Amino acid sequence: MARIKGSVGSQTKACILEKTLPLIAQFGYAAVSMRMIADAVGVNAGALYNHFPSKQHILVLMMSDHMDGLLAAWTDVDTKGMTPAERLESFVRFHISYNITRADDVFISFMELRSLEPEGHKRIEQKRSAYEDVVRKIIREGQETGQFNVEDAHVAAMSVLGSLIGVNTWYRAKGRLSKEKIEDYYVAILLRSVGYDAEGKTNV
Amino acid sequence: MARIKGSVGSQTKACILEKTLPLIAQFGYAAVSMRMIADAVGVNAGALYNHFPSKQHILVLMMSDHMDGLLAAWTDVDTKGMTPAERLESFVRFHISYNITRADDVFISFMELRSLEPEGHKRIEQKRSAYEDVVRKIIREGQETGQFNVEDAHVAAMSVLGSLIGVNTWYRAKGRLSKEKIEDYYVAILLRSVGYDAEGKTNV
DNA sequence: TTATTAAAAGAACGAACGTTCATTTAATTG
DNA sequence: CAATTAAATGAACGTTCGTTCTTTTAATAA
Repeated sequence: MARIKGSVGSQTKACILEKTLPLIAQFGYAAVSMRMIADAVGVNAGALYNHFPSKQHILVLMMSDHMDGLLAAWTDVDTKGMTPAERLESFVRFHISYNITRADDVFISFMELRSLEPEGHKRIEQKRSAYEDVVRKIIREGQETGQFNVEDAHVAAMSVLGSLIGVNTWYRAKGRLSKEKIEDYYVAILLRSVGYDAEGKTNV
Repeated sequence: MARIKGSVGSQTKACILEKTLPLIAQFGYAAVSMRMIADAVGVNAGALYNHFPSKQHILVLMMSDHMDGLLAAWTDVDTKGMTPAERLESFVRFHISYNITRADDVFISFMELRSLEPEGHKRIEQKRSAYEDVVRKIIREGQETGQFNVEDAHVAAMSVLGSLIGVNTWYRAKGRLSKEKIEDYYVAILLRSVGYDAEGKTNV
């Protein structure tokens, strides 16, 4: 056979990314073959090369799209005029909300860095670092205003991020806790962790 | 050729585990071939099967050994008579100390769960869960004695563990911070995160 | 309406995969 | 010291890998 009726290139390309995502999340990049991807898309393996020059390009675009989406979504959150504590609360809620519905993307962006060839790795690492900067900056602000009481802003930021990233490893949509409760708990835990006193006893 | 002079089975088996560890940590289980392992050991690929019935068995034993070592090492830490806060501090220092020198094991135990076939997966998952229990129990104790002030012990435990596991992703032996400083900072951050008041203003 | 381009199929490429096997030799046992 | 076992080699097994190529057909442009 040949080109099937109704097929549109841009749609197939999007479909490849969409179907590849859960496969790599489950089995890992190296363990997912182009034939597995092709089967999931409903296409022959060779046809994938009409849309991507290589398997590696699929991974890079997938991870790049995710990080771009993540950063753009955070940029859309309006935190103007907020105190560092309010801003950190916004960030915690944002991160959990955004990532909890994109477990596969998050997992891959974390796990498959090592599967990236040098140029792709550099590109993704920059975006990742930009995201870490968000938290570092919030904590530094809190340090400067005295609202937070923290030994080291970098360590505190990595602790906050580690804690948040971990949510995806145990969250289940039908679990004991709703997304809202989890957000509330993490806001409380992480604000405490940076030495913010919610009752305003010691800090303004 | 054939058996080389001086070769001892148990030594080769240990060597296989040792050399495979960094390979899987770097490239992932699926991306590491038996020939790569054999090369690292300095042996022919076929010879690996004198010591392991399959590639999968190498992974399972590696992860199993690591988790057993981790649990046994924690068991050796004496926390008798400690308050929950002291016990959590012990745990934080233990976890960082133990894992920071075993970055590859930790990474693999976290990342390659998905590469395990069902029976192996179950075995490792149990050990992993036992480790999580350690933190949950400490936090529950702190809740009961009132030394900690936490909304949900399970969420708090996962937050603590996520935060700690993250250390391995950014710690560098020659980095800005010594292991001791990092331990100190994490103790402070994580005790605060569970609502422990170090100055004893509100809690005993 | 014809020519061109885009998107698919499906066969084929050499390379690499996990594993098996016959064989050889060192170490161990009786 | 002879027999057995353990530990290695290196070739080979059938599969599957990422990728390429030719061919076919649908969509689009001239």
